Amino acid sequence: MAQASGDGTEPKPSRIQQKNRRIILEAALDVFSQHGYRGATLDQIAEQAGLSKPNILYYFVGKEDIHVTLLNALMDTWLDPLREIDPQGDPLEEILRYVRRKVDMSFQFPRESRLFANEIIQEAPRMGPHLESDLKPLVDETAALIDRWIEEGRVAPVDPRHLIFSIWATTQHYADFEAQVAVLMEGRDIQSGAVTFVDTLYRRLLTP
Amino acid sequence: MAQASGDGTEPKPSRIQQKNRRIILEAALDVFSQHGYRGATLDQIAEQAGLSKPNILYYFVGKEDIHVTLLNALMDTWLDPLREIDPQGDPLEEILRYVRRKVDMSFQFPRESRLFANEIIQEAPRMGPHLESDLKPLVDETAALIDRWIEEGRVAPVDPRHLIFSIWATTQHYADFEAQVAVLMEGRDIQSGAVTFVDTLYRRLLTP
DNA sequence: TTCGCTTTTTACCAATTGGTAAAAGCACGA
DNA sequence: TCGTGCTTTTACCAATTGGTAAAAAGCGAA
Repeated sequence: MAQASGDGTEPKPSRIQQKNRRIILEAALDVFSQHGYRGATLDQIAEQAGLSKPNILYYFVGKEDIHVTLLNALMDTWLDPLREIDPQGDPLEEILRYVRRKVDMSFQFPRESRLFANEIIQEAPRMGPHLESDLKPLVDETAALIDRWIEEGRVAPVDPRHLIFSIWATTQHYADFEAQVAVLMEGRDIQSGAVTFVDTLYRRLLTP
Repeated sequence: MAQASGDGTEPKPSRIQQKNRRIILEAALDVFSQHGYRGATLDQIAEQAGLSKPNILYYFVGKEDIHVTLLNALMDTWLDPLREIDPQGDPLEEILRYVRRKVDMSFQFPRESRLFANEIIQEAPRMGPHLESDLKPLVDETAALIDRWIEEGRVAPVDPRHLIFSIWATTQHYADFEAQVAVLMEGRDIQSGAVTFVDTLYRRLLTP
């Protein structure tokens, strides 16, 4: 691996390093999202990446390192839509825009959704700190904003935290439970129906 | 194991067999629901059950046998609330009662919910047939019923299948993502808020 | 008490798993 | 061209995994 510099600054990774780390993370996302942490093996990741197992351990310290790297990198992307709710905007439009972005992400990044789902179902052993430090403040803030909107009579009264849970649940369901949804929707166009449905759902819930 | 009788009828299992199979399934539910199929080990199940590993394999053919037995036994329980929707009843009340039962089940049987969630996230490799043969007909039937109610103007128009998905998603979220919900709701009473929220959600959505 | 069956334990295996040591290959500036 | 450091491969491990064989221990009816 690139030589340690001893002063805390990582030396710029070479082009090969950048490329191979990307390839490995991409393969690992496939495997972890499908089997969960314990169900995934380095051999599977190696095969998916087209590299040898020791070669993978040349770029990452170990299995856990790969998983944590993925989780960290995805956390931000995953929370971005929540950050972009504009306190100055029209409440109903802002929330519906958030819902819309979340449902779009479910169809565009199902593996990422499943990676988180696997981790959280299994009690989030490698993500607990993240939830506390990144997610919780953001949710608290958003809940407070929604409460203000409710007080101002611009949104129908609901518990804002349960509202957020339900938005996550309904939208990510299409990614996490895709196998089930596919069976039950055989043939039908899933995505456009989903977009329409969640829009209706939250419009009717929140219109004052 | 109990002797084979050769005529297809299983000889009545002894009291010890009944008890130990129950103990093993209970332990396996704990372990499988927390780690998923591949992440669970027979050693963990054995320890949780307070039996030796070979002893467990005396009662079940193998790891997969335990898992399948659990899945089969739970499928019915899980689908019961859907079966109990009364086509003769008041549409809104029937659906809200279903929602209520589902959210109650999430808090009462979180392990069962997670067992299914794990299985389906991982592409339902051991449950595909069940989805087709048990779940799909039931969902088709219920969707048709809701469509009739909509045509009669007794329920506001929505896609019935997406409605069902959203009910599953919002209610099971409290079991499957408990680790996350707990962090974000620290201190607050989760269950009563959840019951109130989902009732409001579907009442506003479906009131004509 | 003894016999015959059920149940449990002990002692193993072969395959898989995450991980390592060290040699070999490679690229590229001096 | 040669050396030096980055990258990859080969050849291994020790631990864990699902599973088995067979002996030992229980136990209930005669």
